[in-house]
Amino acid sequence: MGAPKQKWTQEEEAALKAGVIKHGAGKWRTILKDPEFSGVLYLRSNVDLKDKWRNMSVMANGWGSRDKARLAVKRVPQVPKQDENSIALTTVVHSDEDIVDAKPLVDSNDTLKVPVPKRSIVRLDNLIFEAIVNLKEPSGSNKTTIATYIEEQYWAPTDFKRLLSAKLKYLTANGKLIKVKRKYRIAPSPAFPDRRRNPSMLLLDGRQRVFPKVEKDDTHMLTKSQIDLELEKMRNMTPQEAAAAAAQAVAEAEAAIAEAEEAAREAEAAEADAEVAQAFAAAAVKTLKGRSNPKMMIRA
DNA sequence: CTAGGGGTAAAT
DNA sequence: ATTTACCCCTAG
Repeated sequence: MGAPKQKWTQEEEAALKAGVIKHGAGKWRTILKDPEFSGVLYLRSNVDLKDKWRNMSVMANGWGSRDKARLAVKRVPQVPKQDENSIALTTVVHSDEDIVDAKPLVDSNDTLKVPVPKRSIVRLDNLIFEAIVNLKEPSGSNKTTIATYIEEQYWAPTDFKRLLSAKLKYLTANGKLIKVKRKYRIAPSPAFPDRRRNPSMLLLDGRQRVFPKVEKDDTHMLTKSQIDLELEKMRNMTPQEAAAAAAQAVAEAEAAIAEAEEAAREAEAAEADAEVAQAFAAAAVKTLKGRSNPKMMIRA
């Protein structure tokens, strides 16, 4: 009757995931209040978040529509509650029939030892937006500034700038960013015009999202959720295991990036893959740093 | 408030 | 038919 149905946008999903990584699953209200995400999730309620997370989890896990097919085999045998969950995760990006209970679980994490990354983020897109937002430059920020910001806040691969350039170009072409004389600024709200309960906000623009071709992400979505799963696994790994996984991720990211470079001209698919891999690697490294920062053995 | 079990109905 | 955004209700 009243609510037509508001599909979750990528931004919202990203914010939710980031929120879960930052505050933990279950802290819906906290995530909602976090200024970091409130901007994107202000139309959602804590219950919405919970339900959405449930849907996402169910999907990510397996394919049993939505049964209770979740208590399946959570194989992470031996060693009950010791720190050593020897998950045999050797390769990072692939694996289909995967374990990992869908429920991202309540991280029995940090709390005591390490504060843990205060914000490991996931996607270059988000990093870019975050940089622009936090830099708060009235007329936008230029590539160098953005790059510097990201490099300071996170870890960046050697060819980061190249990727960044491609990404900026791509986002600009898609109307997500507006470029004005070498400076980039975030395009006017890519979504949400009005909805049922709209707090105090003047509606100054509808969703003028009129890109010719919307998202090209189809195949990459899968990879994307895999990142989340892997990330969740990593949270429960020992520093050694995580380090190995992270190194692996870094290596893969570099490989993917190299590919992207080759086809850099108009690469789209390769670039996307590189982005995904890079994103995971970045998050991985971030996670590690939050821990005890064992010396990484990243091969240059 | 959160976890979950259920359910409805709109999109696809 | 499935998916999936939302709702409702109950027990902690």
